Amino acid sequence: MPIALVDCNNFYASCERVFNPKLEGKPILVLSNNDGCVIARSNETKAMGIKMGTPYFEIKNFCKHHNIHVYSSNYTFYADMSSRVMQTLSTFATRQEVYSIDESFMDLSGYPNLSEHAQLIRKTIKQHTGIPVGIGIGNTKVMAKFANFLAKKYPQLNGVCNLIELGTERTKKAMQLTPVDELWGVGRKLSIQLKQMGIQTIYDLKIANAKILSKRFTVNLERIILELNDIQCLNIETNLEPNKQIISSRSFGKAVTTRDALLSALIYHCEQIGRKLRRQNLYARQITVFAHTNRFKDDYFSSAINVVFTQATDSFRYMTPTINKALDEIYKPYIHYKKAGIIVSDIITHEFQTIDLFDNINFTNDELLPTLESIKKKYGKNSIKLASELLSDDWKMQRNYTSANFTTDIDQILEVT
DNA sequence: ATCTGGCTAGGAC
DNA sequence: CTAACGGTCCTAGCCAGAT
Repeated sequence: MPIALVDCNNFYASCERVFNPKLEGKPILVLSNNDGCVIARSNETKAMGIKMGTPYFEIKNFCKHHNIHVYSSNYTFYADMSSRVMQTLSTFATRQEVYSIDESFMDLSGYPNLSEHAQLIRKTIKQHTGIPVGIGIGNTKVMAKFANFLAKKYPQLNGVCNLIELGTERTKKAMQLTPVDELWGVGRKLSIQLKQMGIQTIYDLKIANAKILSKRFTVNLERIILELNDIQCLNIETNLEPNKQIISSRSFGKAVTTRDALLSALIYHCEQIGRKLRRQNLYARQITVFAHTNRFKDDYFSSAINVVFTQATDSFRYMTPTINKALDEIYKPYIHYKKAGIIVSDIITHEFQTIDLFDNINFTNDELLPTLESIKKKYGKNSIKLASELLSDDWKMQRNYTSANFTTDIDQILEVT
């Protein structure tokens, strides 16, 4: 089965460029939340040697000096651009797996000329959304990923690498030239160990003994080896399973010491979690509340409390008292907290909800929630909040270089123009 | 002998 | 002036305890 992997080039940086043509040909850089580190770079920025994940403070001066255009991340905007790309993409294959915000696997069974088809996809996505994409084609997901890597690496391929058409000899050559760590599923730790065993390139891994490596490492590695040999182990997953865990957490703009600051941050995260649960019609039975100090310092300190609810819920009304109590246990004055958050797990879908025999409150049907949603819809996201969220805003993140929500907020576009 | 839950490491983007 | 380093999600594998 021919599989394509379509990947947006430098996605966040490209998004910024679409609505700001002055950035054409200029170096762009997008920062993580809190303006912490580099998470996207345009080609020009990559060429200047700036690495993915670099803490921004280390290169701030360099950026100023070299006129790099720096942006805080704007997920509202990127998510909307992503859905436009995925929407257009969906018309080009029988089946599509949206793998991440900027990638899709596509089942290209039945299309006669794959390379031509891929070029048409690139052209259409660019036309509809302004986003450039690269496409890799292979007989398995791992091979499609590898092909996509080659499509990016060799500009003469014009954005499309079709390994099915390339032939065994040239594919072998490409594998011999590519280090294992470039492979999907082989990260830092694993590649070090593989190299110690003499497996340096993707080709070395392809011809390695899958069974032995499976014993020594994991089945996942065995699957990768099989897929490199065109034996399909990983399917295209079209119907997405509900989340098993939902996290909302954030580093603070600066260290925080008061209970109020922690509480208001946690209440904010509680609301986020509630929204995410409701959007997917899910209910959670467990909640973990955590807070910790700066993890890059020697006196790193972290605490967490896990609570099991008697009934699964999606309502902040049942979660907030628990959070408050958990915070009583966690909180210590004079500690410099740098991050806090909430994790919910043990998640069930609507049809599996059970009502506690001895509890007469129905946790899964809080009628206040839809009312609040409609107020927010009518009067704006910030029109109504829990008071405890407003106890303090010391914890708000740094976000100094944000672009406008070009595609979702008309007022912001008017400001720009 | 087998199943279960809890926990950690490692990986992806 | 100095210090400054993301957020979410998943699975495999291991261990301990229960069946």
